[in-house]
Amino acid sequence: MADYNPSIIEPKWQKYWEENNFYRTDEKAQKKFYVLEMFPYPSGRLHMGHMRVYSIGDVLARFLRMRGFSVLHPMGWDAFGLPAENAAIKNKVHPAQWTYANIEAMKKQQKALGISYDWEREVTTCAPDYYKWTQWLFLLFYKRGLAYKKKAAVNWCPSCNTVLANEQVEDGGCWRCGTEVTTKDLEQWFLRITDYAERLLNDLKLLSGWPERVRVMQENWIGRSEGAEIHFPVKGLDTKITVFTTRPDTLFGVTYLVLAAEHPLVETLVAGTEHEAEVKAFVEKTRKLSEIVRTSTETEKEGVFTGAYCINPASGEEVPILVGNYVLMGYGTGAVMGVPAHDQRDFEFAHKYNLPMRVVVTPEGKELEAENLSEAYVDEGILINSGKFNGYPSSKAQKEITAYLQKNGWGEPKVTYRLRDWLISRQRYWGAPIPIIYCDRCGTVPVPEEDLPVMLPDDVVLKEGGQSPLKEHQEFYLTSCPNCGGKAHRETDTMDTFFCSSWYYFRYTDPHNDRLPFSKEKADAWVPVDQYIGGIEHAILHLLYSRFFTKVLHDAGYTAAVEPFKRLLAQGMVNKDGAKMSKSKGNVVSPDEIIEKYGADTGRLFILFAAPPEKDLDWSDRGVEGCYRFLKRVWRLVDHYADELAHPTGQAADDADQTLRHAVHASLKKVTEDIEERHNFNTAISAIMEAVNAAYNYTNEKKDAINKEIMAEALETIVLMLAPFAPHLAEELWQRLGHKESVHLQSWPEYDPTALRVAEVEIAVQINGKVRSRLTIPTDADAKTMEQIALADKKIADLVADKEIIKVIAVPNKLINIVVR
RNA sequence: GCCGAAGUGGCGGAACUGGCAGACGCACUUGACUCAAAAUCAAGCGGGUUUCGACCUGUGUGGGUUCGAGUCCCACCUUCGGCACCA
Repeated sequence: MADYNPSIIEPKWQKYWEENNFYRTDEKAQKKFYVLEMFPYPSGRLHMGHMRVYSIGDVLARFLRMRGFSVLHPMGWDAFGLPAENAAIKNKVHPAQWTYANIEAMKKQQKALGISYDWEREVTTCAPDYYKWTQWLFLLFYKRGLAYKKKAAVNWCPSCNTVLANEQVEDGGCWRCGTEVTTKDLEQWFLRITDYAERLLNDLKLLSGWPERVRVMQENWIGRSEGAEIHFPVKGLDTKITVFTTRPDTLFGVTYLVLAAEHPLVETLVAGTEHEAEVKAFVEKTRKLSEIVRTSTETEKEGVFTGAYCINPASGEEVPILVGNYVLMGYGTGAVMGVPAHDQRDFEFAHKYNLPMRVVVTPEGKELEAENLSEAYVDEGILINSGKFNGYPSSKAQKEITAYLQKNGWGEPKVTYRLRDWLISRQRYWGAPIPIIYCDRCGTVPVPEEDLPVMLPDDVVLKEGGQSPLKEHQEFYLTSCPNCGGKAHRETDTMDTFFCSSWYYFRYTDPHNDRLPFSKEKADAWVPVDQYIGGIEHAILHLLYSRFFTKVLHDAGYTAAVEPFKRLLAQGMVNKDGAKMSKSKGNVVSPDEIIEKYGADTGRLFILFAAPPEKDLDWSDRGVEGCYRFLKRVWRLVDHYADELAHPTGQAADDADQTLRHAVHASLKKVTEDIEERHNFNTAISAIMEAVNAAYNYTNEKKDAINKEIMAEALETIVLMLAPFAPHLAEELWQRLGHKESVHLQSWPEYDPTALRVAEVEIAVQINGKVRSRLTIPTDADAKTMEQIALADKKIADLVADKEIIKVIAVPNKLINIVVR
């Protein structure tokens, strides 16, 4: 046969698999497994990160099929989004055209990689038959009171010309373009994800198949705090200020209150007073600060007195009310109680403005003087100066004070979250239109289900700067009210693309359903996804949103699942020369050039061999060469012996034969476990390499006198083990070994435990924990025997001759340690 | 500051439950084949000492537990990631 030439065999088998519908999902099977890689944004070309995630998913999918599972392994496109719109403006093509051309190009690349997708289930989020259901889901949220419109200070990216959700702001910049985010007051659509905060937090416990770091990140993001809300009546006004605190035990130490600049009461408090001008100026100044400056610990705490006082409900004391730049309207109640002795921020603030300080918690057995404190005492302790609560430890005081407040109507226990509601409106064109109509008479009216989809009009002119053309598209904008038939107009904002991608894994289970987004029966057969694979950058964003969607769909009775992804593999990045691949650094390697030069099988093998999947991987051209060499080595071996093996002779196995069988079955055991249990593909591949090395050693030893049965078994096992990793090469070699049926329709081989049994093992002999000798002894020798053999060894005998043996530890088949004095 | 992960040869990485550190691959060195090179095959390859039999040393640092520690415990250093004026 000819030399290994991937450019011929790879397209050949890809065509064969496609024509014979190899990877169509079998819905009737009993054993089901859903393998899913995060679907890509159709940016134009695949990069190495894509190649990595698809390679991981494909190994699992192919392996599990061989293990007898019916595997759902679909692919689709996260196809709405800003880059299409920007590219369209730049190149004067329609976003749809740009997007669909990219999808075609990337699909071609995925096929060239030999990934085993069921293409009949492909979904594209920008297609009307998909976004119809995205809109339907919005209406479901709306009906359940989970979608609402409100005016709020929101994150605005001046470069993308649109608002962003909190999750989409990284280090004060836009997650997409990095531009510094500013604040705008806008009326926007939100999803009430905060209603699900507690469940999103608690159910992380169910996700034992997720990496801990992702769970911890979500936990931090949700940011649960337990404490109390306390109401402070305002002196001279019939109103009160509510604060949130996690330390109700420090209530008697409150010497002032601080309001956020945006707090609705600020204006009322200062109206018509001598403080009005100063406070208003301060509020103006504070609101102008960017979010980054405002929330930075570096920014100096500033405040201004409002002239108003309120009453500490516990002590009856009057305390001044200030406005401060470090209090955030978006967290808690937008007002905090100032306890300078026990909170570091309050401590600094009180020092700056000469506010009084009172110690109310002391460390056990110690006294604290307010005047002598160099920093706040923030730990828990024993209460003093706290009326009837004196002598209580903090934890007890927290409960008792809260109960006391509650009894008197002055406060109540409260749990607060850092998580904010999800802002889903986007002021751009290339997204799913929000299915809402505004009627002059009826107000906000949801589009009736039968009118879906609200089609995104094609005939638009996109403008430089990115303002949405929908407002000016009369045919789209002007409509009639579904209620009263009167004059009305459509919502012109589109949905955050994360909305579209929060439910796509359900659609794959029933992609052509035209009555519902998916049927419960089909979804329940597959969801939760058994193995989800994707980048860590979605640790919060996509993964949190999808969890939220699944819970809402569950509550509405559309799915039995409470969590969307049972197991999650967060794959590492692909770097080169220690840095992220980027055009500016000139260190980009594309999947195309690898396929062209070495073939897809080599590329897949390298990317799985170079590092465990969850770790970052450094691309190495030399390493790729090594994998290519290995595949050629396998090719030559099979090619050389294939014909000969056709006529077995039935000869008895000798020692060398046994050694080869042992190596092959040991390899098979390890490969099976590494793929199945640990997802350590790098060590699985190294185990296959060991089997190949053993086969070469065998042929060197036996020359032409090989045992044909043993060799045939070895080569077939090697080819079967390679099938998930290098599917084209394995297919070709499988045929070469005389098989008619595809290697990908074979069962995964079972290792033979008897082949792993050997008569003798080498053990280490230690004296006081140091290896002094290695001995070959019968397998499974008991401790007594091991000791006898070890002591009979001349070297060991000499070393222990004049010593006293205190103890002997024998680990069967491993080592023996003789402790001497 | 808080939370989390990780530090092993020249490099990527193995060592799964405490049991022979460095599997497998890359790079390098040597030998075979060749007129020669490449390819291929074979062998060597942590550091140090060596009378060539072996000995000492070694998994970020310092302690500890244990017959035995890369693995467990304590303290620290470094790197990376997340959160951070969140009351």
